[in-house]
Amino acid sequence: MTMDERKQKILESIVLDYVETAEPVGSRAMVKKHGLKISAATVRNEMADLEDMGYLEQPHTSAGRIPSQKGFRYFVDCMMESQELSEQEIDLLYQMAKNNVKDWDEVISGIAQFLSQITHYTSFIIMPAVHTSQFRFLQLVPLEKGRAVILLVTDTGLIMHRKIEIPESITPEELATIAEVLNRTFSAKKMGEITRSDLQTIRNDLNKRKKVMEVTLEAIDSLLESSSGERVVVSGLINLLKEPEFRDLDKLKRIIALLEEDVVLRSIVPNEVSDQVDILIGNENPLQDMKDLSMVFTGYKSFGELGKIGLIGPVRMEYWKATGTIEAVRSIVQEIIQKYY
Amino acid sequence: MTMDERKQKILESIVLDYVETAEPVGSRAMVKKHGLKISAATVRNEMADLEDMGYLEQPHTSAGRIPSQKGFRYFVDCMMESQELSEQEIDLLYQMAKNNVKDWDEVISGIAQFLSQITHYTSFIIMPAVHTSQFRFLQLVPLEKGRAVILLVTDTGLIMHRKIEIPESITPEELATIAEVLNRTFSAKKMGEITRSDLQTIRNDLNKRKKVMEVTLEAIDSLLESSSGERVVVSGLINLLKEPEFRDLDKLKRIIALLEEDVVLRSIVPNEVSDQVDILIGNENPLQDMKDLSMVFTGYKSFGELGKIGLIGPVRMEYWKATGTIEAVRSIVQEIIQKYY
DNA sequence: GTTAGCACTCTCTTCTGTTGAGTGCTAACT
DNA sequence: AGTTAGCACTCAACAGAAGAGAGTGCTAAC
Repeated sequence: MTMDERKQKILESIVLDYVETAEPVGSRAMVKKHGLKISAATVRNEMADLEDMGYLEQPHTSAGRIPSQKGFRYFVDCMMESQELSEQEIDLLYQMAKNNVKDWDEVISGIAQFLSQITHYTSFIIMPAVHTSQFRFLQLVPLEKGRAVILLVTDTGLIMHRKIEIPESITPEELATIAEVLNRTFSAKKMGEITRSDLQTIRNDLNKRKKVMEVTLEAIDSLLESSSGERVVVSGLINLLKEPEFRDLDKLKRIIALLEEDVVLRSIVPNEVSDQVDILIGNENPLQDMKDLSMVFTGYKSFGELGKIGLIGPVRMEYWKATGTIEAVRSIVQEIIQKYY
Repeated sequence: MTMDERKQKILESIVLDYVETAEPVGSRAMVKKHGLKISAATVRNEMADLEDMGYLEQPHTSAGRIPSQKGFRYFVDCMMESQELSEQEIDLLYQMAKNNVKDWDEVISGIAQFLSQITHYTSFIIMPAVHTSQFRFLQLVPLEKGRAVILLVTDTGLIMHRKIEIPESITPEELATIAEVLNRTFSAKKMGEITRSDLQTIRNDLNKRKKVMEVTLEAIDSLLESSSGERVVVSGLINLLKEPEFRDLDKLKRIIALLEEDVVLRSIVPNEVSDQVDILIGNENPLQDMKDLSMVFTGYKSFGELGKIGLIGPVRMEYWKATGTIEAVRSIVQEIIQKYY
């Protein structure tokens, strides 16, 4: 049995119908709706073939057919064309993204919201950790007496700051000296390689300006630690509730629990992501609880690290819309990073 | 008809039972469970009285009684004692909060998670905007050629930074001069009062170092703008799904839509919040869609502004636990702000 | 290879009867 | 006068039965 053009056409019609209605598609209704030139009986025969081949399945004997996950996979791989965003949507995205360039966190959550609003699916963005970037530069800026700010810059351009307390007697010049000593010591070390034992060594070596050193090292320590955290943003959970496949409260509960846990979401998305848009359908997901969900996602580069942007929806998903949207968002995110960070 | 001690005791028993089971409480079952010294018939009479007084209601004629919202209000006001966190819980909170002092955003989301995990309700934290704090200090730190960081400090101690591009020919000394000029100009102005027209004026006045000025003012402009945004964090939405009163998907959808929209949540919580723990029960909420929800919340001071921390759950809520937890969290948040920011 | 006809299957909805928890009322009791 | 036992009544929830409707698979004709 082979996949000829007519079978393809029928499979496509079923996928489109099912994505739209979430109901099994019957032969009769389908012929009518798509104005096919063949009779319902013929369609029934072809459907039986497609079922044998594994592309369709029947919820029960007397129902219509629905695409199997294999059927969706075939559709996605061989027949689907990614649908680009409309100009209006792109305009909206641009406007929104560039109006908020201020705070990276807000850009990201804005984009996540945009994604879920446009597609009506749940969106997620995983912002990468930065622990493998290289230390480049450190500056100590005096504030009022007894206070200073430590400013830490990595070679990927990430800037962090933190307030510290210092003895009141320290002069700005002394601060500068300390900063210089630290800069020479750390210079060109991988952030990830600056361990606490390094910090300990340095603590012991330098007795002069012990207090400032102490506080500064403490701050660096904590900044390094903090930089190792990935951030996860999820938006549009509500869209899941709308899908009829998640009427079952238990199923829904498990899924929302999954998506509320940053850790879980991080582990679900494959570590190696290209800048292609990838699709995971149902069971292709690593987690059993996600067998009714599909993911459409891609990677982006940020401060030399890999971030991930994606959509989560039912298997019965408008993949063509999802891939198009993700693609557009990826390139805009990339552009903003390039330009502003 | 007056509220005597026996009626109180009965009301209390009903509230406790109902909070636990979510089922209407019958006279017979109640007498048995609480080992009351009176008969079911007597309890029935008292219940009828309490219903007349508005503290109880009956879902239908042949069901038990449930506390009305007025009943809950009476319970909360007159009979309830706030239940303090256990030592373990406080330890956990301390440990968690202080391990993450690095990034304020992460502290906050950690605390939100703690809140929802401990109480099994949905928690929210509204971080205040900072646009009315006073400008105190500005510093320009040179990075590599052609780049600098602008460091902005407000008198409430808020520190912000931002990378800018500058002409390569600018020396560190010139940068310092520019910073000084700007510091003198802005000194002691309310951040909120530094309007764009101010910025425009200054732009025109100073022609020297036009380019740096330009870029710096741009950065300040954008930092000021960015500082006006409240941030909202919601955690533990999943806990809502667990409550039997939200089995109804439509109701649930509306509620989750509410809580996913930052704007809505911001508008729900009263603007004037004391450092007392406040409780809004069901209809006392401003929004119709929240008539089945209660909120327990309090305010905290951050950089001179008012933030809000709260819990959202069903009307049938363990208010005693909620108030205790919120109170504990409030004081820890306050402490961390005092100490580290 | 395609189509019409028809018996058959299975879910979904509606209806009906039954069960059981709980009430309100009355009359007796302390 | 307040408290209690007894009893008829109410109403939601559950289970089973019947009917409707959509869809299939198969057979025979085109």
